This record gives sequence, C-alpha cells and structure tokens, in this order.
Amino acid sequence: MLSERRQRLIEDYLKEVEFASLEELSEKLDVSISTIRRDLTRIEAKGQIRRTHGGARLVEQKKDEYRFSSRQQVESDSKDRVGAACADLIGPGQNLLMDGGSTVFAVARYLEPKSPHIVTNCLAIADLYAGNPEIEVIVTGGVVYPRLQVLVGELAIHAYRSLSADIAIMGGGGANEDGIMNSHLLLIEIQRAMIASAQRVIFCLDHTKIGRRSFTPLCNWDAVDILVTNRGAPRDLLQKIEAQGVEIILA
Amino acid sequence: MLSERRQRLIEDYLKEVEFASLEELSEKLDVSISTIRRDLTRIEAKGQIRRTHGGARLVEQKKDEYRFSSRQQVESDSKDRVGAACADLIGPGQNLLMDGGSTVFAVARYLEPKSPHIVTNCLAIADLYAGNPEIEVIVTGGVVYPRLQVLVGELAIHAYRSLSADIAIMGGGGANEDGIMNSHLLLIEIQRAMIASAQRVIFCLDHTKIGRRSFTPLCNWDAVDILVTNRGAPRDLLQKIEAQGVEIILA
DNA sequence: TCAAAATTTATCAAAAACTTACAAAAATCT
DNA sequence: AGATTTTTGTAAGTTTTTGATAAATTTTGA
Repeated sequence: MLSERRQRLIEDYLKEVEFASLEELSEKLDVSISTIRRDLTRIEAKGQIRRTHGGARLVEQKKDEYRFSSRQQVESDSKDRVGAACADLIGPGQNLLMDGGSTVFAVARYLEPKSPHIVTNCLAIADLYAGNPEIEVIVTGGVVYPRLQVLVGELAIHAYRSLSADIAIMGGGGANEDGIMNSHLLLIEIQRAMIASAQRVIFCLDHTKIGRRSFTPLCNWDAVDILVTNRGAPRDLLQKIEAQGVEIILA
Repeated sequence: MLSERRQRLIEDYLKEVEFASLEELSEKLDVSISTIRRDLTRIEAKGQIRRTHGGARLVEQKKDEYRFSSRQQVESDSKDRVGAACADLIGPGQNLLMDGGSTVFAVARYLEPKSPHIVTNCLAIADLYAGNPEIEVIVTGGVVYPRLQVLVGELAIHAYRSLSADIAIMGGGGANEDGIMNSHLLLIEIQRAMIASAQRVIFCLDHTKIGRRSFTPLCNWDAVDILVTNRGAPRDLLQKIEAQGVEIILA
C-alpha cells in the first residue's frame, strides 16, 4: 500500500474515533508498529494530529489567523460579516493598504464595488483582483512566507514605507485591552510599516480574537482608529478599548 | 495505444479513486511500470496529480480564490515540452529570474526537483510554489497588469536591478533573425532589467513564436545564451540565429 | 519512591521503489 | 521504402521505505 494512502486512512480513522492506539492501527492497516510510528510522526508534522504515548489523537484545528487552508471554514460566518462591515467604511476610489490573513481577505471580497486602489503583501488578495481591470492592485514584493502565503522581508517593508495611503486594513492574532498582538515577528515589522503609512488604521478581528493572547505585541490602541468585530466579543473588553479612543463597529 | 490517450485515462481513473499504485495502473492499462512512471511525470507537470512513492494521488483542488485563472492550463503540448527541456538546463539550488507568460510558467512546473531560488514578477509562478517550503520564492512587487497577471512598473524593475542571479528564464511575443520582440513597453523594461541581472539568459519560445513579429524590439541575439524551442520552428531561421552564437535546444 | 512494564528512539539490513542510460520497437516523415 | 524521431521496455545503480532489534525513556502500580 502507498504510504500516503495509508496516512490518509489514518487521518480519516482518527477523525472518526478521536484516538487510536498504535497496535490498533498496525492491525487495521496490516503494517508494523514501526511504520505506524513513522506515519504518525509525519502526519503530526502536518499538524492534523498529536502523538501520545501509545497512540495518537486528533487535534482541534488551530485558528491561526494568517493561515487559511481551504478546508478551514471555522468562524467563516463571523469573518464574513466583519468583512462586509469593514468594506462599508471604505469610500470609492480610496487607496488601501491590505494585510494578510483570512479576515482581511474577507474584506477584500466585498471591495469590488468601491473600485479601490489596493496595495498588499498578501498573494491571495493579489490573485483575487489580478484579472480585474477596474481595480488597481499593487503588490509590495518580498519573500513568500510559505505557511501563510504572504510576502515578508525588506522588499515588503520598503514598499509600504515608501508610499502613503488613505486606509490600512489590518488583521491580527489576538487583542486585549493593552493592544493588538500577532504571531510572527516578520509580520509585525510589516504591519508597523503599514500603520505608519496610512492616515487611518482599521483593524478587523472577529470575536474569537478579542481577549485572546498571541505571541508578540504589535501596537497599542493609540495607533488604531477603528476596530471592526462582531457580536460575541466580550462587552467589557470592548468598552475598555473604546475608552481609549477607538471607534468600535459591531457587525 | 496513444500515450496521450493513456495519460487521459490515468487522470480519469485518479479522479475516481484518488490514489493509485504503479502496479495497479500498469495492469489496468497493460503497459510496463516504466511507461506508467513517465506518464505520471508528465501529468504531474500539468499540475493535476502528484507523484508519490509507489504511485500517485490526485491533487486536491484549491478553492477559487487561491487558484489562478486557468488561462495557462489550456497549454499546448509544445509549451509543455519546451518547459521540460528548459528545466533540464537548470542545476539544483540555482538562482533564477523568471518572467511571466505561459511558456515560462510551463518551465516552472518542472522545477520542483531542482529546489531553485526563484525571483519572479509573475503571480502564477509565485502562487505555484507559495505553499512549498522547499522552494524559496521572491516576488518583485509592482503593479498588477491585469491581462497578463504579471507585476510591472518601478517596483518590479528596481527589484530585478538590485540583485543578481544565475539564470534568467524569459519568454517573448515573437522572434526573428534580428532578435526578440514583445508586445508591451512595460514588459520590455522589466525584461531588460532581468537580462542585465542574470549571468545566463535563456529564452523559451514555442515554435509559433519563431518567425512571428511582435510590437516592440526587446533585445538582439547577442544578449541571449540559449534559445529553447520545439520542432516546428523554421529551420533556416534557427540556423541564422545559431550563427549569431546562440545555443539552440530543440525539445 | 522504586522497579517492572510499556513505549519511544536510534540503528541497520532487506525489500521496494526511483532514476538514469540504453537498445529495441513503433510511429512519423521524406 | 528508408531515414528520423518518438515511445517503450530492460537493466544497473541509487535512494527510500519497511520491519526488527537494542538502548533509552516514560508510565504504571505497589
């Protein structure tokens, strides 16, 4: 049997039963325990499962904002609403800086009627309007960060620094009353350049992000003009943020 | 049985069963394992499937937003061959500058085993390897030129100028004994920057381009090291080009 | 806590599969 | 028909996968 097929079978089986022992899998698939071990190690590397002593268990899907695999429909409804609400704030023909991440991508989908000028380091957004002559898209350049499909590095930072725009539309990994956080330092450098080059800064964070921590602080609320989120975000936290001068829009 | 027909059958079969082993296919189609191997390699280059140890699996279709307009997928067999022949010229780990256009894209599809470093202003190529951690892709940045889905303008030119690479892989709109032409001045500026930054320059032009005129002259044959084309290109013209010191490879 | 039991990791040789090169067969061109 | 090109199958050498085993680690139970 093909090793990839076997690994797919293991994945599928784990999605049914949540947990499986090595022996169980070894018998079911008729290969040695060693082989099962190796398979599990490889599947684990893809992030779908977690190995345990004596077996493996299914892992709940990570909601890494910047990673939008096609399978992941989690929270897509909230993101979608946030996206639509944010797009409402945009005037026709404005110059936008657009971040990576699935929520910002959701905004991009609603932008067509505004015929905006978009500058982005997100390949998905560039693709979205690449064939549309009505919408001018400028790509910053940079090194492709494979897992997140955004462009990072000097080229990207330099491109954002060297221009100025009406609005920056940003995402993030989490936010609390102190400010916004994100997961990768590479992203944060770029986001700071975006913030510096835009007259208004809008953050789009669905409710799951409000009150959640992420790795590295990106900025505090002083830098933010508008926060777009949706119902479900903790009220008290929103009030504390609003008290810092941020306009809050609930989708 | 014709090889193309057989390859079509393999594709269809894989669309049903998702995974297939070499042995399985070899029996079903009554040809040797080697032949199946070669078939799979060619189908893989077209992007529909992925080879694995012992067989092949269907590639999961990405959702629309990450998928490129399949303009290029209506690719003729000649472009495919030119692409494969050109990829053979590339050594492992080399630094490549890659142009836009469907023929150059066909080269890109065969590059995975070489683990190259790619710099490109073509969104389709960036997209192709965006999720692959083995292959470093740098995007130049620039304004999206909607009809061709390449990046043009100052950002792109500047990015190419500011680095140097082993090989530039180029396309064009047409070529005759005087040199190579392309359709748009915006593209030509970029291509000239690419040529200037690369140690070797390879042009990939399928037979329909040889002897065809395009709008604007891009360069003459002095600037070109290798021309990859396919049978069907007019012999006399190729000889005249070869006489100017260009190595010619017929796919 | 300690020792037995179970599990994991590391290593190695055999088996399976892959690549490359080359010659025979089939197809195409002149 | 004869020559040229393309496709196919075979064989030799290399790489990957697999299963087994020993040493190291973790878990279990008194």
